[in-house]
Amino acid sequence: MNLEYRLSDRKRDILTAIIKDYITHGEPLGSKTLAKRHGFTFSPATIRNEMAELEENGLLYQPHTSAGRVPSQKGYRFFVDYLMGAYVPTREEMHFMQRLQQTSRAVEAILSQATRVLAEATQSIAITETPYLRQNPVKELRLIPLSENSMVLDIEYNSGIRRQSVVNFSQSIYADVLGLLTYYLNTQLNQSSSLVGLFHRIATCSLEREIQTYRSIILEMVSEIYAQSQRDEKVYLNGTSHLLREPEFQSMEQAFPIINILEDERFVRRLFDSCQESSPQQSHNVYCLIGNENAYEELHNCSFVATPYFINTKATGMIGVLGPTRMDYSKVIALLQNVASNMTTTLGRLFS
Amino acid sequence: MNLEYRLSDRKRDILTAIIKDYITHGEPLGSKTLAKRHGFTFSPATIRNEMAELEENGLLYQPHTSAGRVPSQKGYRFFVDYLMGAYVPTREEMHFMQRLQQTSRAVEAILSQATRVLAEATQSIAITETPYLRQNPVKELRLIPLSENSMVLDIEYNSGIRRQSVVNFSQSIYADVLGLLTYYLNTQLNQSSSLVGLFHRIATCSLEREIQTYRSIILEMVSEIYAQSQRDEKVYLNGTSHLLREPEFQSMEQAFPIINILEDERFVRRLFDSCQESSPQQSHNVYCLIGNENAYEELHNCSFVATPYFINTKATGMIGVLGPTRMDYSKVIALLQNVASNMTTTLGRLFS
DNA sequence: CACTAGCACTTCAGTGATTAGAGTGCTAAA
DNA sequence: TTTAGCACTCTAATCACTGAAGTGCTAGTG
Repeated sequence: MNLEYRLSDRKRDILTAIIKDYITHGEPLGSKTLAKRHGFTFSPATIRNEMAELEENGLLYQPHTSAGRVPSQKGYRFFVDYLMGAYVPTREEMHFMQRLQQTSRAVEAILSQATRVLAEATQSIAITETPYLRQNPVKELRLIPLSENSMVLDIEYNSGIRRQSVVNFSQSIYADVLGLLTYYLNTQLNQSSSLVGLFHRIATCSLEREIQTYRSIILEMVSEIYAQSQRDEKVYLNGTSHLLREPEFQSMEQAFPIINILEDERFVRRLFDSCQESSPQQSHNVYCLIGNENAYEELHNCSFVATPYFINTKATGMIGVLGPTRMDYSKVIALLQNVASNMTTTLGRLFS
Repeated sequence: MNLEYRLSDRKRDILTAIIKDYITHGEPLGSKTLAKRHGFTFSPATIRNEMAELEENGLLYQPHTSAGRVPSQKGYRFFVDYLMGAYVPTREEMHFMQRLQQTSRAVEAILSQATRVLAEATQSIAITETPYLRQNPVKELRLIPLSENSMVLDIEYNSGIRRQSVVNFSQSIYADVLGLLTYYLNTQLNQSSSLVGLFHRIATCSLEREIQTYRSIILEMVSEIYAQSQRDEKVYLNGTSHLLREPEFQSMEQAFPIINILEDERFVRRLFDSCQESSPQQSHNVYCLIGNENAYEELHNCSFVATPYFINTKATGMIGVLGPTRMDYSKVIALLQNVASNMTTTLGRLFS
């Protein structure tokens, strides 16, 4: 039987009060304080009894006898799933987040700005990953001759993103051959849809007769395409200092592992990946890893909330917030969604 | 009269001993400890007298009466200028730093890898700035038609770096007009040498008659070039966690301002700028800001050592190390120079 | 029967007081 | 000029003590 139905209204009120107070004050809550602060119709003694039962259910715990109660990880999860209400951003917050729409026309600038805005608004760490280009479906690929042994490679993704790079060949090549290759690569792309797919296809399948002569050039080209898209994969991170202001990270022992692990970009990417493996929050596509629901020991008292952003209705990357487990979930989720949808709008306008 | 000539050999020995010991142990040095550790031919009492005089000269100070001596900022400066010897990297360090040469063919990858290697080798924060493209002299600019209202813009810098981007026009344009514009822009570039110069020229000077019709297109193009090069300006930073391991940054009060300020990329760029305003160390082009010689209150107990790296003998950007004032200067400088020269080699090979 | 007032008990965080250790400056002697 | 000796200083660590906040349990009340 689900806990949701087993808890009396009073228990839910008390649990909600404890979690909300703990989120804002960061200190264990005692029965007396709670009673005074919320003007409950029942006495501290009653609260004590209820709290004892909530603790039996695993929703609260005491750091030590004679301390107040603190929400457990399960408590936060219950709160996020059933108790917390929707947060409505204030006028100032809305206004602040609008800034995003005024930025320049470059994808990089938009992602970086979104990350900064989100970090500032939530007073936590914000992280954005660039579109995962290698798996993005490609719309068209163009090879434009530049000199006799170099060309411009122009890739246009379905999402509208477009990247160019110059490829140099070890041998000279005629324009009509480039035309042939362009046609060939585009048909191959249609069947493999993404660069990862194309890469595998070319590397494993045997080439058709008319193309075989150009095998080495094709390989050169494809590996250049692949390298190029890999080079563009990046992660924007902002707001580390906000996390360090929280009382739970005042000691280096707590703060160090986090700063340490966040220095590794590959790790951050994996955080997004692991996030997608969990099931998203019912509330609109938001993934929420509470405490050690994420796989990393170093982040066991952090939570990570993330959501995808889109370019022309195609999911391309994710943006998220990393904060203490004791974060204001409803607020963070609301602001995150707002920034993500702002991004989607701004990016969409860019590629329309 | 310069201090260098006023100090007796014995004083120099004692000062050197104190600074070296302090660098490795991080604790104030007393006369007795010093005598025991270095087997001096004179007694602790003599050391005490000498230390008192060194303190009068402002080279040492006591955190409090009854504590040992600690090098002052002036002390470090004297040490770096006159006392420290050259450091010879160990075989392991050399080997470790060789890794750099095995990286991929992308500038980004090389800079990022160099930063990581340097941070690891020095156990401090390493910072690298990308080439300051807007001020880099341009060798040639090519406009390659793509469709009737878009083109590929290909910029080749003197250093060998080359960047492409697609520019869309609001109106359609003929291939022969592009040819004319290519010619025009390249002659303008010859006279202004860098993109910053070109940008100013175009914006302020009146255009020649034959070109005037295309004024709006030229402006569009130039601002796109400018935006593109600005977009590529970046800073790589690695090794924050190393700094946090040092005893002087164990408390959040010390660590916070540093982490906070390093989050701002513009600040880091300015650090490189301010560094170049100081005069370089006699020893091969290394700039060294000790303690609050840098302009930032937040870094008053850090030092910053930096050196330029080159592509084909042209200075393009800088790489540096940020560590506690109590850093092993000779070692850091040696490793920094080594990594920088490795970069120069690797980058040179890339653009030969 | 559910609730609450009262009380004994627990734990932590902060406050002095005390002490050991490391270092200094000064003086007098070698 | 150098050094041994000594009185003095300051810090950091330890310990005992106290007050605040909180709990669980019991007995009484509507």
